[in-house]
Amino acid sequence: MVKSTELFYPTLREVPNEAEIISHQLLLRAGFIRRNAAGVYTYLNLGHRVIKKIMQIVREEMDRAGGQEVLMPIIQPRELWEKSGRWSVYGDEMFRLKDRHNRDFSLAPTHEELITSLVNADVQSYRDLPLLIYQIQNKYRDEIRPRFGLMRGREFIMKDLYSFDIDEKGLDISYRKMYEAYNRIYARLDLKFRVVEADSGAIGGNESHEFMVLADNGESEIVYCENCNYAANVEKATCLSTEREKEEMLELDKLHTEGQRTIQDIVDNFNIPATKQVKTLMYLADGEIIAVILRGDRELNEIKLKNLLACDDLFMADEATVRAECGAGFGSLGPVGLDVKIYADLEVTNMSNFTCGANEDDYHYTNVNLGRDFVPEKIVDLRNAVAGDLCPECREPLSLVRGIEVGHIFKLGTKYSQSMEATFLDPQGEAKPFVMGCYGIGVSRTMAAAIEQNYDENGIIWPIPIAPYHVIIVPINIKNEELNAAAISIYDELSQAGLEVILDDRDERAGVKFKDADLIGVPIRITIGPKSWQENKVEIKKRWKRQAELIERDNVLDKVKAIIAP
RNA sequence: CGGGGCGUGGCGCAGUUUGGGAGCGCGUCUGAUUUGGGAUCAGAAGGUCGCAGGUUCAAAUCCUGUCGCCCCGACCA
Repeated sequence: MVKSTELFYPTLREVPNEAEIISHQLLLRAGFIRRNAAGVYTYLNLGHRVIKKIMQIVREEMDRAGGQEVLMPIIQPRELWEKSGRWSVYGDEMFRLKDRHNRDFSLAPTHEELITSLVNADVQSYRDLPLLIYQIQNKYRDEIRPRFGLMRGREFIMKDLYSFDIDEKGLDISYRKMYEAYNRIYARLDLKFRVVEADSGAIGGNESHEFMVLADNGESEIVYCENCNYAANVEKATCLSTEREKEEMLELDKLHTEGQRTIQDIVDNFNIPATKQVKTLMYLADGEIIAVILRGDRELNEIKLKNLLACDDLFMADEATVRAECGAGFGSLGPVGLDVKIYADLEVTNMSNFTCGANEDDYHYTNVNLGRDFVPEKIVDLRNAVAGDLCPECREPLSLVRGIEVGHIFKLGTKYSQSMEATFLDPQGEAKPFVMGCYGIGVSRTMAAAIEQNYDENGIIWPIPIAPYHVIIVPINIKNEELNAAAISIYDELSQAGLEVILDDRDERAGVKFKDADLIGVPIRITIGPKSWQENKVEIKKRWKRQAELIERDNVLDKVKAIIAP
């Protein structure tokens, strides 16, 4: 297929200082990508080959699920975005430009607007539905902070499919099709992944799943149940706390706690475990100050809080504001006698005789009890799930893993069709808004995620379905005519059999070739060395194994085929 | 945007505190000897020290401005 001396893949021995995470470092070192600006990259040949393979699998599965591929423009006129109201909503995250007539355009961060107007213009009847339309294309988002190489670029490749149905029932079917197609895609990519329930966030809608490639240094945390199939982003996971027996209520008491500011201080100096304490956080929700209380060792989930309050702005209150409102600083806040709305995490109802701040500097209350000593405005699930929480489906303990979000599917409902007045005529001749879904896959991110999941100290270990090449042939000494001829004959044989092969014909020492082969992560390496060749044997090594094995020259093709397509 | 760090040959860095020779390792080129896990020796090329102003006899080094990059936070494929 290709000879090393003819292939442009500039490998680096050292880690470029721009790269922090593994996938970014290895993509740069192995010569797959080069940076052009923050979050904007060139894919060199090897990188592009991987991208194309991922795209192909995605494309096949989208087609199989009934999707039709199209290609929409990147440059879109302002009017389109005014219609949905997102010209202003999208804010600085949208790249904007003007043409020579001073007309406004955007570089599309997503394509709901365009697809909706397209379908609206040409679909008038329920008879034309459902429709599943997709594209694989660049997206542009002027991220506040692009980072981690391909993980969060400002220009990135995405597959986006949009479904149009006549009603919720139809949407359920389309959604299910995509859900299954996505499962097939990640299975075919040979990546370990998990599907999780997700918060549908700003895009809106009411049901949403994320597809997470599992990786130890992934950005997202996922809780899942070994017993049933429940899995969810910690942001979304419903927390069931272990039931505890209520103790008999003791008399409320005040404790002098000079200089004690944190939960840990109270643990260390008063021997009260964090699980017997309640912490109080003050927030400004659209300007109104509110209090949130949680068990001492828990983390507040701001998304749950924001969803509960249905507010636009939510910030932690600064200490001056808190002091003015409550008469005490951060270290001494508590719900007792507090004159603002209190939102209590569900778990607090399980607690008795706990300790919390007394809203007076240097004092805490002990033996506090909810109901007797204070009454919250609401008691709801507000904290982040943790390992060991009970599964909301089957009540077994949950486990925690990290993952990278590579796919996200949403039920949009009529959010965009209503704002953009996109309708069809139903059988009764009545105009109805399309019921929509949208389904994204980060193609370039998937490439990075595959590396985060599959690498070792020597470099990338590509899963076979997306490896840039299947085999690399390494003749130990290129000046040895016999070895060279053997290498070329194997190279020709494998190439003609349709395998993707690199022949490392560089005049380099064996060590250099091995290092590069490992770095770029080709799944199979065939080494032709002088000793074994005398016995008409070559060495075959799988990238993910330590040991190589010697095989007969004549068995090479069969052996390689067996590994590539078992 | 807030906080932190960094810009010196292709890559990784030292030099900046205390102003005065632009250096080191890797890579690249030439030749020789090597050839199963990033060889050795000899020689060579390559940098207006991010950019612009200023201070000074003299600036990589001090001052001002500006651009770019990376990390932590809000965002998300």
